[in-house]
Amino acid sequence: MSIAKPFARSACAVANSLDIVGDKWSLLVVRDLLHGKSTYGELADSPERIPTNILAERLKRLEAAGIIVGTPYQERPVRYAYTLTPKGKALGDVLLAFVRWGKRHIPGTVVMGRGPAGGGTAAPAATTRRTRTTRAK
Amino acid sequence: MSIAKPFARSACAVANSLDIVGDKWSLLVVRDLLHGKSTYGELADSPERIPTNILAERLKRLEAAGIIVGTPYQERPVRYAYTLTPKGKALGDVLLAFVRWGKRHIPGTVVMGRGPAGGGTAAPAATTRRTRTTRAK
DNA sequence: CCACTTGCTTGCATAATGCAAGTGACAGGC
DNA sequence: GCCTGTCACTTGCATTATGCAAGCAAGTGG
Repeated sequence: MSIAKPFARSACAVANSLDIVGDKWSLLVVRDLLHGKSTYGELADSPERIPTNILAERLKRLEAAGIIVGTPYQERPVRYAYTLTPKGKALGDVLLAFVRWGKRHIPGTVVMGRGPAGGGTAAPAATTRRTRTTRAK
Repeated sequence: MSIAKPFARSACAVANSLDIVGDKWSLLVVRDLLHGKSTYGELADSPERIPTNILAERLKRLEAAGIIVGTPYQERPVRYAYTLTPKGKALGDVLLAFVRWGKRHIPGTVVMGRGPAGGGTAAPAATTRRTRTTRAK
């Protein structure tokens, strides 16, 4: 029973991590989810303006990788609230490392919100969001 | 005093870090340089088998970003030994975060060589220098 | 009913990536 | 000196990913 070769490139933990989140958008989605966002619209409304087709594809990919789960919060037109699994929340440490490196070595960069910036993975909580508030933006 | 330099996407430290090393290969090159590799051939000989054109382009990009420097170690056909700047060495923390996440959440992954200090993960120190006799077809 | 919003899909144009082959400089064999 | 081989890259495309702009279904409010 020779084990198959499930690794695309090598058994290196870094290489396999990069095969999952090694692109320009995935970690930004994780960042936003850590900050308490959950719906497609909230994620699409980030300052980086992720293209909607890429957002949809990344959500599928991240869900297939076990990093997020989509829970329907509404039936008739089925809508999903995306939340991080423990595996996804653990990426907060990677985000934190990027934040520290970026802040130190890329002048002008800041931390958006106060998610993984404090020195530990802050729990977003605050699920008080309603489906769609009538309040304008 | 005018517009210094607008960020590609936002001022977020994570987004700007990803604009520099947010691909599948850059951090693997940094990993290998941290492990003591320095020449083009050593970097190309990694188990992930980075395509040579991508390696050449990443080296240029990383040098332009101030993450590595190429020092000529030979004149006649000028050859460069690539080493990490402090900015590049600081990416070791990001690598370490990826290693910890990958080892915990991607079954079967291991640490290649003695990774960025701090993990305390002993590993097969297979310092394979001169593996060019590899008759891998 | 109609305008408008949300949450995605679809169509292409434009990069980025990956494989293979090619190039220049040198080293060694004959 | 010529041929072969190696190292360090380049160059040519084929494949894939990314990005912009629409489009489209379901639902809400007027």
